[in-house]
Amino acid sequence: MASVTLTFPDGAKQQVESGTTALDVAKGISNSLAKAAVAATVNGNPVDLLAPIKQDAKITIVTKKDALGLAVLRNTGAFLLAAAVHKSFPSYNLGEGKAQEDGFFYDTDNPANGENQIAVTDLPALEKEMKAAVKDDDKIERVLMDKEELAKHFEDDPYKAALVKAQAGVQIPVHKLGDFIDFGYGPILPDTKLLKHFSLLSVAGAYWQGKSSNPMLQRIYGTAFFGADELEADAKRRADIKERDHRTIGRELDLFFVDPSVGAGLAYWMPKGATIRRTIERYIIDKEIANGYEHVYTPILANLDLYKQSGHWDHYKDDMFPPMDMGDGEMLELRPMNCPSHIQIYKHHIRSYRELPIRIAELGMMHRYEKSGALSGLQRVREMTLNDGHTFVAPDQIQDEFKKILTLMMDVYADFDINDYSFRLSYRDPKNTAKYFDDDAMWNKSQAMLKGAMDDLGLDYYEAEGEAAFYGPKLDVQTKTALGNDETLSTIQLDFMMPEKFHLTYVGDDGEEHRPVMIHRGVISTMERFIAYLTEIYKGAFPTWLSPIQCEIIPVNTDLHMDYALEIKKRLLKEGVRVEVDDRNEKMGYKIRESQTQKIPYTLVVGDEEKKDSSVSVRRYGEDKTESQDLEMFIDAIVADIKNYSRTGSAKNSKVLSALDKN
RNA sequence: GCCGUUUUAGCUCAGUAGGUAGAGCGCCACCAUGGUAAGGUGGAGGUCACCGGUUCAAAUCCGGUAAACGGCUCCA
Repeated sequence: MASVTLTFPDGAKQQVESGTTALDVAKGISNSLAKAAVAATVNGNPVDLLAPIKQDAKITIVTKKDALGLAVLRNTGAFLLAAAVHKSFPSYNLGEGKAQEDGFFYDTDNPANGENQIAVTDLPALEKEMKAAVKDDDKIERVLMDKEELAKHFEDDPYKAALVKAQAGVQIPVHKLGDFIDFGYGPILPDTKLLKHFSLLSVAGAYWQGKSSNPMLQRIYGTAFFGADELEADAKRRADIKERDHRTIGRELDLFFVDPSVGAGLAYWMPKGATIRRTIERYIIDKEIANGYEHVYTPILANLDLYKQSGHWDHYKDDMFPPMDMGDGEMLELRPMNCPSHIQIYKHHIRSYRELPIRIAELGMMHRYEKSGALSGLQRVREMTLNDGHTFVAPDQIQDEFKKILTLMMDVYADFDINDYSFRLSYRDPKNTAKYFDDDAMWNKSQAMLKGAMDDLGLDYYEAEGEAAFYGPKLDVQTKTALGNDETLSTIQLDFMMPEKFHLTYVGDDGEEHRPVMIHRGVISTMERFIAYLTEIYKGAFPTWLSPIQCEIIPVNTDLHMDYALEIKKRLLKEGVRVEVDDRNEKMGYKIRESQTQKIPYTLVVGDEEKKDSSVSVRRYGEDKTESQDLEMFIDAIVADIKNYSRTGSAKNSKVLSALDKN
């Protein structure tokens, strides 16, 4: 037999017989490594432990501790799930399944028309089936099958048949468990016994191969870990997510609601939610004005022609409210976006190069007819108010303006203590250019420009094709919601198209007309989405400046201490503090409990002692201890707290801000 | 929009061999005047999402509609 040379991560080399498996190699190194091994990478490609190695290669043994190790475990989970479905529902078709970020999934379909699909109620039985295999430590074989033979095996399953067809090569590695055969995962464990700690979580629809024109399969979700404690921690994390959900907190704290009988996706802001929103609106307007923006108000209704000219109608017709036919030939449209409005503001005067950059901003209300299935609390609504701004610059000002906008964003993030985000450069999809404004040179130039600006600043980012706006590429700042979904918090978009479409000009120093460039930017997204996001990151415990009620005063005795409580209230109101006195005829403990469950930052208890020496007994939200403080000192402290926004200092010292500083 | 599940009091939820509804919290009243997370008693509050069908009789069975939830697709 021929031999091959393996190179290990430390550079050491070893000659082995061709066809040796990674498991053999691991055994050759040490017993403990062989025990911990779950897969290998050969020349960087993940492979099964039992895959024969037939050429010289760099090899790494993947163990339980590696991130890839967890994926291997979860691939095995998906495989075992498929086997269980096959056993319990032999007539069902199977789609694809594999590990994903926080677990695994498998797609199934009952081909019988109108019959039941797999539902959550089936999960316990499937789980039991899987556990039986694990308990017996059933072995998963890896064998090579002829493509033809495999195609024959799956001839009754249209999805699997399509997957076989898509496979390259004549011999295809498949995994076998008893008479169940499947393929197309990454590496899978040879022994099922490692899959001790898993659970099946939910069932949901998913389009076959992610295309909405394809039939819909039932996707079963599950998760798996190597350790019981990790699985438990994961369950805890999922419970915590529910507690953070802005819809739950929104109801508990009486912030907002949606009344389906009045309209899905149309939010009502209750006084407390409105207070948070108003505080943020005032903040961002002041901040933008301080950064050179001019705030405007523009109509939420406009002649449909405006959106035809901008291209929005063409691209988003289906997601816009139908136009209102006014009967005299005029069609009015609820605006889905503010850019055309701000273009009107720009066009209203002849502009000189001396004015540039011109920065127009607005908290612009807009309406989008979001698909019913997409609506979700405040995160996805049909009427929203966007923190929108457009800056009009000369081409040579782009770089500088980009940096200014990024600096503004990071300043704002520091004030809200937002730390967990990443930068995404969103390019057009090179395989589907028809979706976009047709000008290859423009795309190449502007995408390179964005990337160049980020590189100059030395900032980390990732690139995503197909995420651009139809008119240009963008820098998106991505965050995660409590549920773990990606969400764009801020965005900077380069636009060479709209100025063209609307014939925007400015007069240069040469006296000639020139075309400006438009930069669309949003710092704190929509009021709806931003407040949903803040609710989740703060878990409803809003920092004092945002808290609807900042201070709750509880008199020990409603008769004896009410006058003192009211006196304190008056003092605090004078300082602009949102304060309330709980004058209900209830016991102290009851009121304190409510003040805590309502997450009010400061609770003051006042009785004989406090009244006597002009002090207050202060209890901060979430703390058990109380502190007696001089009234004047307390007022100074709460006022200072409010002035500090949400800053803890961590975001203020961010890498990004210091990079921006240096440049 | 698609697949699945769900919809009973303001909130969280009970309520199946079909016989016109319950609990806790909250709300209101009275009693208790209390020192750091729920004091006591009583009361009000529901066309059981909506529309239609089966039945002597429907919260309960069937069909449709709407909305919410979990995803998928989409997200200017």
